[in-house]
Amino acid sequence: MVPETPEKADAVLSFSPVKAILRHQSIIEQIMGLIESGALQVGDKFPPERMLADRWQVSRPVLREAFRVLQSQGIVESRHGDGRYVRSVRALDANDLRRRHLIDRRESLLQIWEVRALLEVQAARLAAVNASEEQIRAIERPIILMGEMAAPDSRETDLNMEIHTAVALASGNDYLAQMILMALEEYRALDFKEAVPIEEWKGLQEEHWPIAKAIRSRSAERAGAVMTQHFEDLKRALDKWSGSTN
Amino acid sequence: MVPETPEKADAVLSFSPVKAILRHQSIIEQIMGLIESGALQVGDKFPPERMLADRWQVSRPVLREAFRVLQSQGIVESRHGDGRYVRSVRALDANDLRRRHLIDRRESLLQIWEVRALLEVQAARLAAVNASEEQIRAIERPIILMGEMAAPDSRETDLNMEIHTAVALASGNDYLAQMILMALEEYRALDFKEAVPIEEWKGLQEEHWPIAKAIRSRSAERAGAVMTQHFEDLKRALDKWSGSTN
DNA sequence: TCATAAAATTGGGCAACCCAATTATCTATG
DNA sequence: CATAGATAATTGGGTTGCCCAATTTTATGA
Repeated sequence: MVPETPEKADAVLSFSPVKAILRHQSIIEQIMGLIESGALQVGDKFPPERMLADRWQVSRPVLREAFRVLQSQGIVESRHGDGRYVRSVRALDANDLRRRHLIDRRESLLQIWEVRALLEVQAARLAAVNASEEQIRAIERPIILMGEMAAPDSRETDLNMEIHTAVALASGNDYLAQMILMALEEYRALDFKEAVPIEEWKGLQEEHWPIAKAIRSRSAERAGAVMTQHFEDLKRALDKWSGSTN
Repeated sequence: MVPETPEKADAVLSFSPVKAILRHQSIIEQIMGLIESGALQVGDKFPPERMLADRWQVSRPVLREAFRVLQSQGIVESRHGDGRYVRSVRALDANDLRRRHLIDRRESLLQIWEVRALLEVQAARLAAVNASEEQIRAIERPIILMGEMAAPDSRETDLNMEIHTAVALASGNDYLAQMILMALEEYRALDFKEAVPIEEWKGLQEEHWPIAKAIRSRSAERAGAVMTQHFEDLKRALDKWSGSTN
């Protein structure tokens, strides 16, 4: 049962990406843990970074990377010459969801699919009505790029995201768009592409053109219909996939 | 005109904190500028960090701090031994939404209404199929409490939230439920109740019973229909509201 | 007593170095 | 010649030691 080569193991078991946890990331989780547990309240001062670096056994640069991220999220504030303080306990909302998916990847994929289908079909309808010329081109651009790509590429995933994002943003409903961005982010985090066979993938990508065309022709009904079709085909592809549930 | 003390100057001019721009922050702005200007497209590879550090005259740690932040926002991806890539052109900042609400409260309310309607109608349908007996009771409980309340009470808002939350959780789709919780949270943050006249409010609350009944009777279709009705009536109430747009 | 100066503390930043993952190149073999 | 395997170059991840700059604390002296 021992595979002859690592590559073969990949193909057969399609095992999880593993990707080693980066130091700064685990520090971020440490700190968030302290905040969520209530050990750190709003306004509290952190110990000096040199002390934390020593206690957590990481270098100062790594610690600073972690604090920068937290700072950019508004959770921590740095005061030069003074110290670092807890500014807000409010977590990143979006990232909260992420952790739950680790249980059953396939189930998560289907759940997110359901939400995406709901939101994005509506976004397509709205985009047909509300999209500006520039927004329409933002939808078409990645579709063109995708078509120009000769061989399958890892960037295909990003382009696919880009298309759906552009449709969401063209809907004119900023809140809807943000929700879709969130769902897309989750979706990508699950490495969905692996769940779709290459043949299916190709066909799915070609379905993007009718969507763009329907939006350009300002037909809300058709835009909704083709987007619905797109998601149904995606569902079919996902259903075929009976890979490991993790 | 020279102030006697620095404090006085502060009080009178209340001048901005100035706070020198941090190196990593200006690097982030550089990169975002390149992306927004289109010089960097999705999928593009960044030059190696050593080269960028040299070109921009900053140390590697500073550059890495900048990339960490961008990474945490999903804008760039780092691949050990390979390089860094543009992953997405837009930031996903949950705090962005909240800021937007400050501009036009009425518009925000309508946008969130649209998303809620989509998600919650589906949740109602799913709940009719998937809800456990316990989950159904969790839906009915706050409805009963609401009916028993003699005078209008500040707790009404909480009970209303609880009802919708219970339906979301009974859907069986955890991700859908999480999204609904998020939308509800936003909704409440906008103090929506003020936007609904008292007479309308009373009628809206009474519509919760048919929803619960449809779910208990396991009729997905009816559950979806009454929830749709509920949201349409809510929309009507919101439309009547011509309060200040702020 | 209180303003002022010196010292200690703390975050911001730099340079040189090493490790680890990936990619590109070279080499030997069938 | 083609290609699998070894080797080198490239690139991000991470550490250490050092210095600077802003702030707070302590000490000093009129």
